[in-house]
Amino acid sequence: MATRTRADAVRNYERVLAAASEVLADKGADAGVPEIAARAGVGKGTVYRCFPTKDDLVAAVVGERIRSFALAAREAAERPDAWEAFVELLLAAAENQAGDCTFDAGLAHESALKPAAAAYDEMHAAMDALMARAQAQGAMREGVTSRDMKVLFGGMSQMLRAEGNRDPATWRRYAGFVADALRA
Amino acid sequence: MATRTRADAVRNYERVLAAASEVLADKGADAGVPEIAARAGVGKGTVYRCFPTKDDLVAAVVGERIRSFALAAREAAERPDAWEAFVELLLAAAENQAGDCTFDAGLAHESALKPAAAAYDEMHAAMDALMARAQAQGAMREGVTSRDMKVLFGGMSQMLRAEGNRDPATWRRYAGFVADALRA
Amino acid sequence: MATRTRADAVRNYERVLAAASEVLADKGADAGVPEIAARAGVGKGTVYRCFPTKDDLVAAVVGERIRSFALAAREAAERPDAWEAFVELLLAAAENQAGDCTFDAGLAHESALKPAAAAYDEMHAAMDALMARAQAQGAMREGVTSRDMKVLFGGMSQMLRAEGNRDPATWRRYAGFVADALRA
Amino acid sequence: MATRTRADAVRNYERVLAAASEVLADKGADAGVPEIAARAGVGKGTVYRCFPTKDDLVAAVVGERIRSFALAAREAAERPDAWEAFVELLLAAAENQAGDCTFDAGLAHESALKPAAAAYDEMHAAMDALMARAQAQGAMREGVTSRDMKVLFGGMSQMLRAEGNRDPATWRRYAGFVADALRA
DNA sequence: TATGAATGAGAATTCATTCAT
DNA sequence: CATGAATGAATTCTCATTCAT
Repeated sequence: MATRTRADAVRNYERVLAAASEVLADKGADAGVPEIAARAGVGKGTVYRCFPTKDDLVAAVVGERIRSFALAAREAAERPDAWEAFVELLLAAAENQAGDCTFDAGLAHESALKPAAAAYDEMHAAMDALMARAQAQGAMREGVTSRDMKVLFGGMSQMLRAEGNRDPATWRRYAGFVADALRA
Repeated sequence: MATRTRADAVRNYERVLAAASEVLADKGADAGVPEIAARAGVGKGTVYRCFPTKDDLVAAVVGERIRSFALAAREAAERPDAWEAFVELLLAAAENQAGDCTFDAGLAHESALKPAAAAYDEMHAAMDALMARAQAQGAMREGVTSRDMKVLFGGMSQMLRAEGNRDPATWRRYAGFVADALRA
Repeated sequence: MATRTRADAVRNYERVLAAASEVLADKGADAGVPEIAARAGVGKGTVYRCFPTKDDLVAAVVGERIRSFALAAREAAERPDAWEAFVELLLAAAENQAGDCTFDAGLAHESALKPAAAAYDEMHAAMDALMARAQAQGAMREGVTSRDMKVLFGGMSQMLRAEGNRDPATWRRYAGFVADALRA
Repeated sequence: MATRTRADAVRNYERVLAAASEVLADKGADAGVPEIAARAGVGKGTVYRCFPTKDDLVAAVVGERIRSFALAAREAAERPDAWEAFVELLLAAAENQAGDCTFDAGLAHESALKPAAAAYDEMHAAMDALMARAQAQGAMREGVTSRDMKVLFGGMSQMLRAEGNRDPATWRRYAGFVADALRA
């Protein structure tokens, strides 16, 4: 019985998370809890059972995105040509971000990012490893770190999204700018 | 006679504007009218007398910032070495923007930007003139426009602000990155 | 299961409606939502859960009154002596309206009447049928319609209410005047 | 000097009264003090100097209308054929009321009527005299008084106005109904 | 004294969060 | 446990009235 109950709980948790993921991607931080609950097909109460606070929910969604990016960064870090891997990572990220407001939601609920700190550090570590190799290979300028990436690339993402630009071509163009700024 | 009475009104108008400027810079668009009124030392009603709508208030504050930047851009456009002028403009802007959420407030109340459209266009025109000259002088890469600036620089600003980073040195560093991205 | 939960909701819905009914009857359209909520013993939010808008609430209350009168009119229309039925309908209405400002509230929120349009038309149809029969029977003057009733009787109601007159005897007296104005 | 000052004060008083008269006639009780002040070409403060309260202002306007009607009633009371005079008075009043919201404003600010009590009594006295004569002449039914007139005729006025009906023909039609109700 | 700027209570409405069912 | 009804603080904005100039 305990097992069965838990299975339900887990399923609900994931439904809520998935719904929140979609809704936050679509509408950003403006999305209300009721809408997420509706999309998940559960009551508001269930959302609050899974995530004590709206911030916690946002944190979970943002954390998932961060983890997914951290994974991509780790994979990139293993490729022989670090600069190429870096640029492709950038382009892929640009494509993913186009039309996805999750990041904005995360910024709007700043405090929401703290719980995702672990994934966050992981991502930065992978990125820094990749960037260090690109620098060692002489392709990336010295002195830049993953934190700079976050500011440059993340900022660009926000602006494009604020302008409602969802055309991947535009996103790639800007990813190119950022890459150029970091080239050796 | 009107003059005497007006002295107070003008002072209050400016108080309100200044208070709104500070509060919006501090908290962005989340700031409520009551807080602005309190900071200005006036009643809510006075704020609404000066600015019929919250949007109008935001527009006034954002418009002021835009006008001030447009002025700086026009001045920069007249200097002989366009690239140098461009970079210095960037650095100055970075210094001004550090820790100022006004821009975010403007984005949140998008409609608030319409009344400042003239200043906005002026700013872009001055920037484009400056950038065209820098390109003609061979210092800036071809194909970039003031709109690209907005995305790169504006985005960077938002990120730094979101992180609560108010250290001008950091801001200058990023302005340098942006400059590098646009160098020929 | 839904049933159990709903029991409360329905009770509150009815409480709100009843409270609004009383308050609007007492004070007319000046009544505020907070007062209605207080009288119902619920929070403001609950009122808005039941009725998305104040107009919707007013519409519901007014609509109920109209429906109830439409019903009485339909019943009257079936009695053999149309004139007698008409006069009694008038007297009954006078009794009901004494001291009830709901009608005024309806006029103040004109738009609130649209949702009750069906009941409204029904009421007029029933009244016109009744009046046509009274005219055919030679008891009512030709040329008057239910719309004339509204002006004469409705207006009289408003005046008496404005004067705070809640004595049913007085109301009956005026209903008599109106009847006399329409007698053949 | 005192004289001159007083002259100004009187002129302002009258301007304000005239402006209020127009504005209340147009918009009824919804009219705000600022609009009245603007129409009078004075500041709000002056309005409040002349009339300590909005209610007082409404009272003055309504009182004026009442006095004017009282005068007409007194004149009517002197005509030989009282019934004819009564009916003509009714028709004239109907014509005057078409499209004039002053009365509604008066009812909305009920308390505003108290200060006009004297004029009010005067009007009722004149009307009662007229009606008593019409009754003595056998043309008007016994038992009706000027107060009944107020309810029947005033109510009809309100209804027609609430419906936005400004066609004098309609007004005359209803005045006819009222007359018929009171005929012997 | 006239002016209109300032005031602030109050209205409608929204939404994250709690809790009875 | 899940549900969604209830809550009430907060937000934007209006307007009669007061008061400094």
